[in-house]
Amino acid sequence: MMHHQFSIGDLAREFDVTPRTLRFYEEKGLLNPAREGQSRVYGASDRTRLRLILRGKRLGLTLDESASLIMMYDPASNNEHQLEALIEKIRESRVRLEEQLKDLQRMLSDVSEWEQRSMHELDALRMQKQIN
Amino acid sequence: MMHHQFSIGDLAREFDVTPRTLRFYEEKGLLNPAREGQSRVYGASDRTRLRLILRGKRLGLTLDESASLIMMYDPASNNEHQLEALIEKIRESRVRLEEQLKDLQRMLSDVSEWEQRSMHELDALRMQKQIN
DNA sequence: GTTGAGGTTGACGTTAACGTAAACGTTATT
DNA sequence: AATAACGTTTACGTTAACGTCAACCTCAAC
Repeated sequence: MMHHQFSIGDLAREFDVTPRTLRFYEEKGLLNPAREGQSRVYGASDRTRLRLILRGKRLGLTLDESASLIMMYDPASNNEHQLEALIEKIRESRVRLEEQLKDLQRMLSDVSEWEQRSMHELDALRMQKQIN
Repeated sequence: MMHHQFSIGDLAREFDVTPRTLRFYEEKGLLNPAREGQSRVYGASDRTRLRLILRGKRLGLTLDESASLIMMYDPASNNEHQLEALIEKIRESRVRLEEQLKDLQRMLSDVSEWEQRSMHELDALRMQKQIN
């Protein structure tokens, strides 16, 4: 049962952000750690949320976008209508992510192409040197 | 030979940005259209650059990051050493993009999992209704 | 008891990426 | 000649996502 509690500094070090960042995420409602006296105490779920947030950031999501993704991860939907709405939202996110996947693959193939071309140019340049 | 010239409004409409955005990109050195009198005249290469910039944005790159990617697309490297440096930079970009690809795939699989789970919950809820 | 390493709450500063508005010039249409 | 539709520069405003203080608490270590 140990190691499921983290101070703000612990989490900050682990994910390479500052404590300020974690407090800021809390202000925005993305995290809500418990309190032990004055101090914040983060649990496993906060840690998971944080990982999701930061992954979202690396993918170019805003914090608000990450927030709604997290709502999906954290169901709490009780009635049928809410659940249907949730599924619809999840689908929209999936569609967007798939679009982004295509963008990313295009960019990767472009970059690989540039790499190839540059390497060929380099070869040609070295050939020239051999000749002269 | 037609249609290789665009006004600022043309490009703005095509890519769904404002003229202000294009002027701003020019300030930052990401575009440099020709001039016809006072007015900017964009060519095919500007258009390609813009597409790269916006794709970069969707992937969460900053404009400066897009700028260096664009330098790679637009070689102009003459000597051997510069070319080697360019190739190295391209490789770094590729590595970063591959990291991002993994992030994206993880997130997509998470989201799909949430979708499945929610749909199962919905099924269960409807079963309940049948029984009652 | 004071020093240091952690934590806390304000509150103001900063950067990127534009938005917005003012004041103005061209060209074509009415 | 006046209005609209497009362009220009200059300059200040805005938002997100923190950074950076200041002023304070607290608890173990020296």
